[in-house]
Amino acid sequence: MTLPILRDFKCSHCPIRHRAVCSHCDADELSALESIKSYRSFSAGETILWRGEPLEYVASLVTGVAALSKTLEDGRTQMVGLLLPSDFIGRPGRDEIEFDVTATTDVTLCCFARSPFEQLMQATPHLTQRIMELALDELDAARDWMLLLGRKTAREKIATFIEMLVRRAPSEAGTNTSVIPLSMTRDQIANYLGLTLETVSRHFNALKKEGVIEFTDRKFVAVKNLKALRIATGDDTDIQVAL
Amino acid sequence: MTLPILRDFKCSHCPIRHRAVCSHCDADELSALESIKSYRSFSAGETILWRGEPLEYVASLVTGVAALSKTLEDGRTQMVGLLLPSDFIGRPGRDEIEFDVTATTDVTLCCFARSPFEQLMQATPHLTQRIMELALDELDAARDWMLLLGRKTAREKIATFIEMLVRRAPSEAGTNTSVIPLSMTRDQIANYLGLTLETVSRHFNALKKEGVIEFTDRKFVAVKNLKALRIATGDDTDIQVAL
DNA sequence: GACCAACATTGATGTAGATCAAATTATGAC
DNA sequence: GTCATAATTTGATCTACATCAATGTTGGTC
Repeated sequence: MTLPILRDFKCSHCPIRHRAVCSHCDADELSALESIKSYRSFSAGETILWRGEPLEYVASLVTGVAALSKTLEDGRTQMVGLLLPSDFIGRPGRDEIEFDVTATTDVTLCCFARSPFEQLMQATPHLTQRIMELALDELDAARDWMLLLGRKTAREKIATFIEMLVRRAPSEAGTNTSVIPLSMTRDQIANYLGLTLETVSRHFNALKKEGVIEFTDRKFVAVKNLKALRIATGDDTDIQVAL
Repeated sequence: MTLPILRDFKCSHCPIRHRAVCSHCDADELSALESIKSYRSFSAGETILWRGEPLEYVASLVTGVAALSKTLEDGRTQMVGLLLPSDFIGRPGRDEIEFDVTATTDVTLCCFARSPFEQLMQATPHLTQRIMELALDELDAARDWMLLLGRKTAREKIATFIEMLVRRAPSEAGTNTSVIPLSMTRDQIANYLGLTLETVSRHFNALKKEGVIEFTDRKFVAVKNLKALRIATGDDTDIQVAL
């Protein structure tokens, strides 16, 4: 009954395995996807989708980083999601989305036209189930972030952010020290964490002074002490292990 | 392709229509649900599900209010969801959940044993699609709440909370003034909004002084000026109308 | 209706992080 | 390389909300 979390559809030309696709689907079903796909590129800063805009595609992020964000009347904004390679964009069955999607770095998408994709979903229930699983994953992530936004201190937010990058970044297992691209400005990080860019800068440097992290460039963090970083997140240790 | 948001499965004995159920399913499929259901009751304050506990049921909330919440190592907690009648509890395809579910008031659940429910999902793709839609709805709600937690002032949080109650409470349409049960203590509201109970109390009374709301009892709000309340939420007016 | 235990209000004070304001350091175009 | 612009750091100050501390209210029980 329980589908494992799979990343095992490797379509031709894409260097990633699309998370949306179900391993239970047979070859014919998967090749149906090949025939409806196309690629689109966006450069850093470009808006991929505006809130309320009609959705013509669902897509998989192939390279780069993109952000989902929401804005208040007076311009305050909050990032509500971060898309890394293999993440799925789009809402089958919805005509529009409730947030903006922006390219944080240069981005390539592998797009599937919505209506054939939805027809394929009708025909292959496993695919629908897979998308449901992805939505539930995202929901769990969103709820973790609600805890962060509502209750964590600035220091805990920063530590959690870096710990998340370590966890999600494609990296060689076993290494205690990892160098990770931030791919975001201090301002964008602040938007993600519900802080200001000054506070982000101050706490980055505090963690650096303590020897927990190090900056090679301003764009890359090296985690020197993963255990200290995890303690600084404020999360239950059990969760840390589980993740 | 797009299924409308439906609330139209009325199973016998339940005074609500279960949101999980799809209107495209035929009578046989729906009666299969009848045969696997059972009822469970919880009194206010009881924990319905602990984080990490194995999930034996999926359920629909029939009466009362329940809360989803997450806790940090040192005890700080954040509510990450509020369940009102007709809301769905459970994660088909998951063995456990990442948060606690607690009865805020006395609660009745209509439970469906997980494994037959999941078998039914396999057999009736529409049901899977419906659950996916619910997950996407919850995801949208979670993201709205992320904006609230990350960027709104205490006043805006309180106004948004009351506005949400107005929107979600079953009420006669057209009335400009509505009396709504809070069903939560100041402390629980504070947990939902990422505030302290004192701040909740102060801003409730500020809005009261301004004539925007009124308290009959401490447990019921009457909205006297819905327009002023909506302005106080800080949201884009477009969204307000759309909701 | 008197008592008790939750719950809520109100006030005084403290503080984390926002805001304002330079100074410093990258980055990229020519 | 040099300049211009954007991003970042650092410092000084301010403020919304938290925290601490009473006091007041409500509702249930006997």
